[in-house]
Amino acid sequence: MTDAGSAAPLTDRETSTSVDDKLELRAWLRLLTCSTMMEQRVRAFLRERFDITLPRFDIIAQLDRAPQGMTMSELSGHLMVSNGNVTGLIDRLVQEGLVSRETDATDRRSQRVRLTDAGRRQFAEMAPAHQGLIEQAFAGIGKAGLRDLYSRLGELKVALHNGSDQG
Amino acid sequence: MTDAGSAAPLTDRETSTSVDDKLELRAWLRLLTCSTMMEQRVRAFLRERFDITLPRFDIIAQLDRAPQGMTMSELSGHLMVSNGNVTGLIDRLVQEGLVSRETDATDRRSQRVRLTDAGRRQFAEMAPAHQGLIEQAFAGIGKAGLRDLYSRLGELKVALHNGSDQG
DNA sequence: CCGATTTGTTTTAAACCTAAAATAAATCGG
DNA sequence: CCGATTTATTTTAGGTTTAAAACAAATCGG
Repeated sequence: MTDAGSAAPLTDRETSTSVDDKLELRAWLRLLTCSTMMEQRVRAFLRERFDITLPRFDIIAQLDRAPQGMTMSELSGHLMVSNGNVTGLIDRLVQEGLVSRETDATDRRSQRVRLTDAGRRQFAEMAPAHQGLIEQAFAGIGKAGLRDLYSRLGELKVALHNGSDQG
Repeated sequence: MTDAGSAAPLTDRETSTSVDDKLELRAWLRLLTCSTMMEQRVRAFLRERFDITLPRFDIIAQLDRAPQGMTMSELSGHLMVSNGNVTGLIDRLVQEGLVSRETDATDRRSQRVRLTDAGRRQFAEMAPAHQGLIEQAFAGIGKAGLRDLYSRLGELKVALHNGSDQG
């Protein structure tokens, strides 16, 4: 992989937009740039420090919040990925002994999935480091800016939910 | 794939955070949720209307802005994906006749890649529809909110660039 | 000029991801 | 009860993506 590091390359999708592009398009590309940059940071961090992939971490983080376990559909809904994707990820996590999987007693179509003790220990170790990384990443914008960004994103999220039936 | 549609499920990563989570973490998950929702919308739109994948569209959109062509590294830098990834995508686009590829005359390591006439026509057809989709998606937040979001994301982007050498 | 390093790209292996089809269990309407 | 539909998940096929290794051309320092 090429460096893309330290010296602030500033060569991203948004940078190659022109002033006559609509603000909506520029905002979307900027959002995508921020999201991608963050994701790459988190991904690299988890690989280097804990030798784990981001999708696996995401599953574990979700399960840690649900001691009673979650179904496959709940997981794919929360993570917003396809159900087939979750099947494969859980397969691997079960193999690694971090997750357990049992058929629901009352509905034999459902799988109830939860963290094993090893999985819970693993998350307990990673969570503070992960949280620290996120805090550090956002440290550059002030507290007020962060609060404002958070609330603007909240509005966008609502807008996206409302307009999902192609307004 | 399960529906996840119309009735605003509101089951995403951020929704399962608790109030005692740091604001930075909640902001990041909210950002990720918005980005993922947008991405899924664009992806579905491009597939249904033009039978093309999002990564292919991204490459074409970049190349359309560079009539003189781009190198593989420039492409991977702008799209923020690995260089190996671009190799595979360009392979397919060349096969489909949308992109041409020639070795740079002065530096035989470099590939200069550009849209064919067919590729340019294809983009001309897709671009307005794509732009319309984005505008529609952001229609829910007002003009002022959009401007504010745009500028906050700008601050975040700068912060992420500055802090990339793990501040 | 020539070895060492850097730069641009491709290859490889493994994982991830989606959309669509298939499977299987539960529910619903007579 | 039984066929039709819905719901939960897995399977399949194809594409995307990464990180690391390999390769090849260009540049750099004597």
